[in-house]
Amino acid sequence: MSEKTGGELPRTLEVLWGRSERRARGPAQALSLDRIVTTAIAIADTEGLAALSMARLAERLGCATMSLYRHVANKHELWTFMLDAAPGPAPEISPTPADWRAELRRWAVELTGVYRRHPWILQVTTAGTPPLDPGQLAWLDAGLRALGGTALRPREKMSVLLLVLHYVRGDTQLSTSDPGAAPGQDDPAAPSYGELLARLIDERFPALAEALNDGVFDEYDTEGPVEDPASHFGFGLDRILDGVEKLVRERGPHPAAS
Amino acid sequence: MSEKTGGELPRTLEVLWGRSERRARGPAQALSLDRIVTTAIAIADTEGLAALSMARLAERLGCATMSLYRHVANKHELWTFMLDAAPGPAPEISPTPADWRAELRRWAVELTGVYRRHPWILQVTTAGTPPLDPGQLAWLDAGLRALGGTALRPREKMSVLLLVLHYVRGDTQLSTSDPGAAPGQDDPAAPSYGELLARLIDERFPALAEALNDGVFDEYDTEGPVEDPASHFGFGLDRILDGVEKLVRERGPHPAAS
DNA sequence: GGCTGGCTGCGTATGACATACGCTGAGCGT
DNA sequence: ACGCTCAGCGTATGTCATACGCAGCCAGCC
Repeated sequence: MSEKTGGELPRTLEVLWGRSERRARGPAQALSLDRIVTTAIAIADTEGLAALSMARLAERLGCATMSLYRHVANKHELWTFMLDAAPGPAPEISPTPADWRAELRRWAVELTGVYRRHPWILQVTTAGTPPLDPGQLAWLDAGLRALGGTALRPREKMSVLLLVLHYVRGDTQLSTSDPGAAPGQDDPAAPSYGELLARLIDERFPALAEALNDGVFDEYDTEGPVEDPASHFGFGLDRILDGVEKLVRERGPHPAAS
Repeated sequence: MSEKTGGELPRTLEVLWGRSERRARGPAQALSLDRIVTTAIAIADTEGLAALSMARLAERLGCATMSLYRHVANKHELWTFMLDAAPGPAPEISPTPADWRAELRRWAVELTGVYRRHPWILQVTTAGTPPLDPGQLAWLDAGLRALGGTALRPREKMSVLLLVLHYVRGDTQLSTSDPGAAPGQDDPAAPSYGELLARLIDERFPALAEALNDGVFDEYDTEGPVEDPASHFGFGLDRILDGVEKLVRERGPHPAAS
């Protein structure tokens, strides 16, 4: 055994964690994994995940389609590399912050920014697996550190963090989805989601009608700032943090006593 | 104008809301939309969404591929119909329940069942739009009704409901994803997610390591009952409900005074 | 009772896509 | 100078959604 590896580690993970050594035998490579992944992310960001085909990517890179497969085993692996690179560096959070609530909130808001910049992450992750790459794990670790000053059990911290994560993902997914694309039309004069809903709801759905009259979906047309606590996103996040705060208070004040 | 329709309603919605009249001119149809959608759901349930191709669906139905397109405009529309039919009837919730917390919890648990029975819903919805079909809207309405006895504003009720919805979706997605599929191998002896993570995490991610040692991911191997409040799912759900309860209490006791 | 027109089912064709396979030539180590 | 290894790539294959147009059926009407 070489290091701490007990069994055979998949090649994808070897590359992700920087344990792949460069073979110095063949010709210098005109293509690099970095360039491929960066360009793929750029395409997905600007034109959507559906526009990211291997042929399209190769065209952008000025190489032949099959050249990509020297650096990437298949499209799924390309997605894995993209998921590792796209989030960028995780926010810096001290191991035991004084105000866990403010830190966790900041983490959530910054993560929202990641998902807004790269909406395709939500599509790719859905079909996939829990993260095993350093890029995403760094974000998880940062989020856990926000709760470092509390007396929660580690597994409870993780549950709380996943709760926040799911909320951020769900809300971003809803607010970045295209409400008018349902029938498949790209008509700019297409009726908004709220208008369509208002026309369809009848007496069968009284609670929905009430919510609609209160202007629930008006906000999604105007793109308000996420940090605003009065916004839809901020409202839900504060409910979560309230619930967590109750538990943290119950668990006792000082974890530093351990 | 015929009814309450102000503009042109997309054909998909006309069909979904039962406003399409049967043209009685041609031959009797051997295929029906119901049969198509039901079979499509069955394939997606048992073999995954990726296995659901138009050709595969037609084969199951004993018809030619192109025959499907007489009943469904395209695959996206088929997905829309599937999303409408799959959830089934929403739980019955009285308009002003005495115990909103119990009702909302029940709603969440039953919705979890829907997603566990039809995991493909999470993949289909990701790429799509907010729901406009009666099937999904009935569930939303039922969830809103659970909060009918509180003094929250309608838009606040919706925010709370979406918060619960996002949590249910996120948690189900994580627990139904295949942890070992990351490298692309179907090896039954593949290391579990926790094992892989333990081998990869080094001193860079101390908080994650701590959580791992607390056995965070052990539960995902054993498929525990969802209703258990001690489970990961129940824990997060109770945090949410705690936070909502705080707000409900602040808002005053009696909404019936209005 | 025969006609007609719209509608259902379907055969064929097209173009996008991921990717297996094998060739070519470059450069490093010997 | 030689050979091994590896990067780039041309071609081929199989899958997929779906456009297009034909053929038969059947309700309504003359």
